[in-house]
Amino acid sequence: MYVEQVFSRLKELYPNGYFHANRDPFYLLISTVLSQRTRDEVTIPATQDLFEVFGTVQELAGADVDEVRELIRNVGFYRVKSHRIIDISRMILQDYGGVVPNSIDELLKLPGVGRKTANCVLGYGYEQDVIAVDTHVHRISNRMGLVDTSEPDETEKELEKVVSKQDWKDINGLMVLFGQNVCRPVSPKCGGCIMNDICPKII
DNA sequence: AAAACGGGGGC
DNA sequence: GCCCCAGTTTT
Repeated sequence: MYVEQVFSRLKELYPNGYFHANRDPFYLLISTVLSQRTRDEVTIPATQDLFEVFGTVQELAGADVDEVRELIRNVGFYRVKSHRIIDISRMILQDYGGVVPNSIDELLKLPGVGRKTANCVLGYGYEQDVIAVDTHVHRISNRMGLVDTSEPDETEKELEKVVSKQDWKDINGLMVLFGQNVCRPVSPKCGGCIMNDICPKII
């Protein structure tokens, strides 16, 4: 009951969920890698700039590292990421016929791709029932008492037990928005929060 | 289990 | 100037 209320209210608060303009698996994969440990105000324009120059697997696979590095210069960890997204593109081109793989095991073989990034691609790009756990999902799930875990991987498994499957792929987008705007890491805006009457308010 | 990677934005 | 951020890899 509690969990149903939480997601009912999140969906009411963010009826469009997280807005992904482009759900192409390759675009999602690269943009999600770029977004790691980087705010979206920085990531979104950088991703747009990148794809205006190198918009396909083939083009990014053959791209010059220095040119890619310049295009994503504002993104956190841009030096290592510029190499990784080119290597990812080359692997997809050579090992997967230019098509982003649609299984967790294959995605995890790509450099710079962990469970969070892989599950974002599988959920948003391939419509699979998976839960992408980032710092927002991990923090909010524990703060609100949906789970009691110390590691993101545990959170993923525990959420699978508690949340109805149809909501799995939307958990990340909803909690990211909620985590950025209300249930922030530090000084959450509990006053006026729509969860006020049901949240254990551990903070 | 902890360190390292890292520039940008908020305060 | 200090702290934090849509994680993953390496030690």
